[in-house]
Amino acid sequence: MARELGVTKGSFYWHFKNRMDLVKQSLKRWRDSDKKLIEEKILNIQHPKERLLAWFKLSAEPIQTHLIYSTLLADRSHTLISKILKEITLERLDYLQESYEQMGMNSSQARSQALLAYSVYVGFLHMSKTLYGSLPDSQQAEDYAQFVAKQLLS
Amino acid sequence: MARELGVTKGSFYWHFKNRMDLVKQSLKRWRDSDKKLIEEKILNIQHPKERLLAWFKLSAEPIQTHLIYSTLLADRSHTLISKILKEITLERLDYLQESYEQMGMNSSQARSQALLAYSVYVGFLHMSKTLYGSLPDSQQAEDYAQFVAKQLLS
DNA sequence: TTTTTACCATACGCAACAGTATGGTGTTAT
DNA sequence: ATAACACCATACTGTTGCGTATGGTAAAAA
Repeated sequence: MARELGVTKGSFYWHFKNRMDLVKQSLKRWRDSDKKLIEEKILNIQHPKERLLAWFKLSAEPIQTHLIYSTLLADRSHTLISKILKEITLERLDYLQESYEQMGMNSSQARSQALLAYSVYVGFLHMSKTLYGSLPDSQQAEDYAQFVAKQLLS
Repeated sequence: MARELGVTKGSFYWHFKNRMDLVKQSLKRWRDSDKKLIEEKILNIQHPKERLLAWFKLSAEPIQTHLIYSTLLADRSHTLISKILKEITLERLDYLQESYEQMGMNSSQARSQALLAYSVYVGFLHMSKTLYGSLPDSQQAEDYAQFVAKQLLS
């Protein structure tokens, strides 16, 4: 790792107790700056609807904190896996889009709708793992699906 | 790895050429069975709206293919990281929920709405990485945010 | 000016791991 | 019966990675 970063081990171990120490410090650094960003840009917006809108916008901005977060979420550094994931994702986006088009949407709107729908899917999968035990169980899953469908099928 | 699986290396290397060979075979196996599932349960539904509804439902079912997929997506096996991710996620769900409540929703509906919104966020981050280059760039990000907002702010 | 401090480089030890070599055992084919 | 085959176990090798020990250099402090 030191080699990859272009430093020597002597230098590295002077600055950090060990590998885990680096991880911890980095995580803390990221958490703090992210928290600050949210507080400044989101939480002090009074009107809730506008606050949510700001949050949506911030979510889509390509800023560092999101990159770090997604790197943490998906640490699949492996070439083969990421290649396959890309294929599959595109494949599925396609048939989702097609479905939306068949419902009467135009091509680009259907694409966005598909992207949204698939994001919900991926995000939900993720949170199922992240929040293991704190999410709706299989009985409530049906309800959640209904809820999502109502939102995304207009 | 062999030790963890309760087999010996001799046995392992008789069945698989090497480590990568196991990965490839496993991925292929999963891909094929997943494709078959989609074809059987989704693609042969004629009415598009019902097809989408079925897809939403399937997405929320706790079946093996989703587990495997999400494991691939997020291979963050590390205890510390997963703990922090859980904290953060719950934290954010809380303030999202609060916002929705302030918009007049009742507690449980606001929770679902927050979950949905956050899923979109997580999913979108993920796909930004997965589909690197094939997603709306920063200029279109604004439009996408608008689109999402329209859907999720009813 | 000597000594302490901050920081970097090299060498070493050790454990884990991917992969190989080789030999064993039980079953099926000839 | 014996030869071939399918399958499993153990021992060994080469490499990589984390961490330590130790010595060096330049600047600041005494």
